[in-house]
Amino acid sequence: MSEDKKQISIAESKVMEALWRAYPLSAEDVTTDVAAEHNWSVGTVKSLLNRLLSKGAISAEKDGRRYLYTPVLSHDDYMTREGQGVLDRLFDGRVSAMLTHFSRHEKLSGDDIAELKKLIKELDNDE
Amino acid sequence: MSEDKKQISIAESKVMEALWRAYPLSAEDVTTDVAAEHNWSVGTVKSLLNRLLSKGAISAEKDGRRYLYTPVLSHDDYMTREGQGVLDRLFDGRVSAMLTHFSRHEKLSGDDIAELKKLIKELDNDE
DNA sequence: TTTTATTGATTACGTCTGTAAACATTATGC
DNA sequence: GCATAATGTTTACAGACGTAATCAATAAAA
Repeated sequence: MSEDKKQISIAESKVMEALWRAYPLSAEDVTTDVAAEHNWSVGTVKSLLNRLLSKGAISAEKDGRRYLYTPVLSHDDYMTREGQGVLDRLFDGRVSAMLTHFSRHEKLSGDDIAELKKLIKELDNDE
Repeated sequence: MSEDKKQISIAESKVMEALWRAYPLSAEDVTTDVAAEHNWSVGTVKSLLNRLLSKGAISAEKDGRRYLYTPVLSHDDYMTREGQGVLDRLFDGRVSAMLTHFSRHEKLSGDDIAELKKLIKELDNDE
């Protein structure tokens, strides 16, 4: 991914997800993969792939007469970027502020809390 | 806010922030408020206000010949919606998954962790 | 009363996005 | 060899978005 870090749109991210699941993939493979959630034509998928290529988020390698596409932007980097984006925008960049917000609005389930406790314990053990 | 819950764009959310800080405000007040971060013309702000009106995110009350604008969409609701949106999209809807991701990528500061511990303790006390 | 300033309403325009068709090229099947 | 299918490339279009100018109406100033 180049330094300019162009934004990936929602539809484009769905194509990225297909590639993150298993790569490299052809345009047809991607179309089939996302069909579970999006009834897109191959034309649509090709458009999205070409936009992602322009943005440097994926690379393409010729395979016979078709291309096989590979993610350049990693799933982890994308999650970090998007997650940090909303934290910066809405929660002073702090995940704890987001957690506080959700806990005050009863958005945390018992499972969530149990997992959080476990995670905090792990973080403690790491120190 | 009506049931359809139209999306608020980034620029529109900046206008919302001005209104959340202190309402009701006129178009000129908003322009002045956001000037710290955005050197927008009054025209731009009016456009954004009218879009927000169309989306039902704000309401307007006549004050002489101008309007004073008031948020309908609350800051808390917006934060919940946006936060949950990215959680749903990227983290299976779980804040703990997001936290796990950030902790694995060394994105949690010592302060973050201390706050999280405090929060978990508070959650424990709530039960 | 006329002119100017203020304010809302409307229009404008380039870029991005979602979706996909149209076109061009090449490989495959008959 | 010709027709068809596969695949890439390009074009298309409506709506959203960022930004702001233009137009219309009204109040205030001269």
